[in-house]
Amino acid sequence: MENYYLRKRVITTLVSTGLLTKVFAVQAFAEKELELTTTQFLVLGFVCDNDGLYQRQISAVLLKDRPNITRIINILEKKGLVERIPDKSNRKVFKIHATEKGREVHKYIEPTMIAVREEATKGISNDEIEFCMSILERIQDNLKEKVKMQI
Amino acid sequence: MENYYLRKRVITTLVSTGLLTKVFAVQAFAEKELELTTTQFLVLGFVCDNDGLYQRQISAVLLKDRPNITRIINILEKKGLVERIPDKSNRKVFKIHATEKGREVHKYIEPTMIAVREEATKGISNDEIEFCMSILERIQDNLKEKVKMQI
DNA sequence: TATTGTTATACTCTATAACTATA
DNA sequence: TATAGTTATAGAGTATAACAATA
Repeated sequence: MENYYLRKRVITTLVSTGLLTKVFAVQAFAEKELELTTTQFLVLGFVCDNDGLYQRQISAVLLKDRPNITRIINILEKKGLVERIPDKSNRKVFKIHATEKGREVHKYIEPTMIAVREEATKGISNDEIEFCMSILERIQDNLKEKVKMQI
Repeated sequence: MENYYLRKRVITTLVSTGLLTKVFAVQAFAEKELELTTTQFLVLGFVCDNDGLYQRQISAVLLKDRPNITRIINILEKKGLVERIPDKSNRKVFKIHATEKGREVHKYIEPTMIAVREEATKGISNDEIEFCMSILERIQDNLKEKVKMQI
């Protein structure tokens, strides 16, 4: 049977823990004087791991709408971290490509993010993490199809 | 032994699930033409549940810094949903109080939030929810002391 | 006509510093 | 001097609508 208060608490806890983790990362970034916001780092990291994606794909996975992705890619491009490569087979779209500098900056920042993650999950076993993640993924599955944005 | 990739994935999943849940709530609010942002609703809800708190206390729990809480309370006050009550024993501070209208608006919006939470946790048992929440709380405990803001 | 990306606009949120008033 | 709250400012993110170009 469903438990109203439990579900209220878990969603509240989920949102606040996500926020807390983000704030903690922002402050770790500030301490190290890293020149990217966490959002920009998120996009850069995703592009580094998945070279040549269309903006639309980045948009869908990272849950930023099209104008937002345009803006963030502009910032990263201005900083010389990514490039828009025209797609030969479809002149309407671009493939987003991490530059050498982009990969270096990402590599330079990564240890800070690793420290953030280790701090956040300190004292929690792999099994516990894995179980928690599986529940979070089910929550994502429940919502993913239902969220509409300008993608 | 720690697993680097697992910890990367769980933090990514945590932040993105929190974001997704928030976006879903925002859209549910928009559909119903509710006149509050989710952040404003969060603050209003917290004030309704905990009448007479100082701004500083709201600030600490909701992880918004002082200027931010000032701004949000201003918005809620302008909408007639909360009041600043001067504290008799300390003329420097205010107790934040939900007005009758504030409680009504909160009550009116609550079913939408309940639907959001039910949708998000559909098909997940109470035990699973509880376990997941306990892990999230441990992550919070790991980070809470380390986050500094203008509070 | 539908899709991808851009532009414009307006608002909310965030972060920091500096200020006021009180303790 | 420290604390609670406010003000000012700048920038980042979000949401929507409308537009251009291409498929």
